[in-house]
Amino acid sequence: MDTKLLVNAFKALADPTRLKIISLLNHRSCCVCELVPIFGISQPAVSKHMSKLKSADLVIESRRGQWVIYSLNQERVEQLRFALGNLPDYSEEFEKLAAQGLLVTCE
Amino acid sequence: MDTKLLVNAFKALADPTRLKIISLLNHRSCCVCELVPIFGISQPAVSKHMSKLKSADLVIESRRGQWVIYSLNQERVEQLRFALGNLPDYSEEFEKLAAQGLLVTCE
DNA sequence: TGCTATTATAACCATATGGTTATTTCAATG
DNA sequence: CATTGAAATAACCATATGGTTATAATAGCA
Repeated sequence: MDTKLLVNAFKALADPTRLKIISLLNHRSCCVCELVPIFGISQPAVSKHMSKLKSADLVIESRRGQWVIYSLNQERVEQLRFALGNLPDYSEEFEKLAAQGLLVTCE
Repeated sequence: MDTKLLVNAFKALADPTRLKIISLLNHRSCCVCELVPIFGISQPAVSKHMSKLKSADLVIESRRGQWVIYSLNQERVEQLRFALGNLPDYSEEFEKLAAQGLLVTCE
C-alpha cells in the first residue's frame, strides 16, 4: 500500500472516538443517529468522523431511506494488518544518499 | 490493549516521516544523525519524531557513546497487528444506553 | 406540496501537531 | 579541564484537527 494511503488510514484510527466507532461497527452496522447518544457529541461531529473514516476506506456507506448506514470495511482492516507486517522498503533511501556521498554512518 | 495506548500508537504511525522511519528501522537500526540527511529536516525535528515513536513504545533507544541508536520494537508492531485483528469490544456501550432508555435503533 | 427527520456542509474556535532556530545536556577527547 | 560533537529541550509559528452552532440537502409522509 502507498505511504500516503497508509498514513491516511492510521490518521483515521488515531482518535479515540473513531477507534471506538470502528470497534462498534465490528459488532454491528450503525447509522449516525445511533452513534450520537453513545459518544455524547453533536451530530455534525459524528458526521465528520464518518466522513474521515469513509475517505480512509475503513467504512462503507449505504442509504436506507432517511438513514445512512455505516458498515466496517473488514477487508480494509485486513489490508492494514498486512501492511503493518510488511512495511514498505525504504532501504533504497540509504543507497540514494550513498550515491550522493551524503550517507552518514556512525560506527 | 487499552484504547489510549492503541490511539497513541496509531498517532505515532500517522505521519509520513515517522512511518518511513519505522520502515527504515525495520531494515536496520539508526542514530538520529543518520536520519537527518535522509529526510532533509532539522535534527530537533527528527529528535521529536523519535521521542514520539519512543513514547508509543514503537522504538527502543540505546546509547553507544555520543550516539543514540534507535531500533524497531518488532514485538510492539506485532501487538498492534493483533489489536487490529481483535478490536476492543464496545458493544457494552449499546447495553448501557439501552438500560438508560437512550438507545436509538433505526429500523 | 409542505412538514418532519436524518445527514452533510459551512463557518468558526481552541488545541494539537510538525516544523523552525537557539540553547542545553551529555559523552568523548586533546 | 576545555573543546567538540550528538541529541534533547525550549520557545516560537503556521497549519491541521476535533469540537461547536447554524444552515442546507435529502428522503419519507400527511
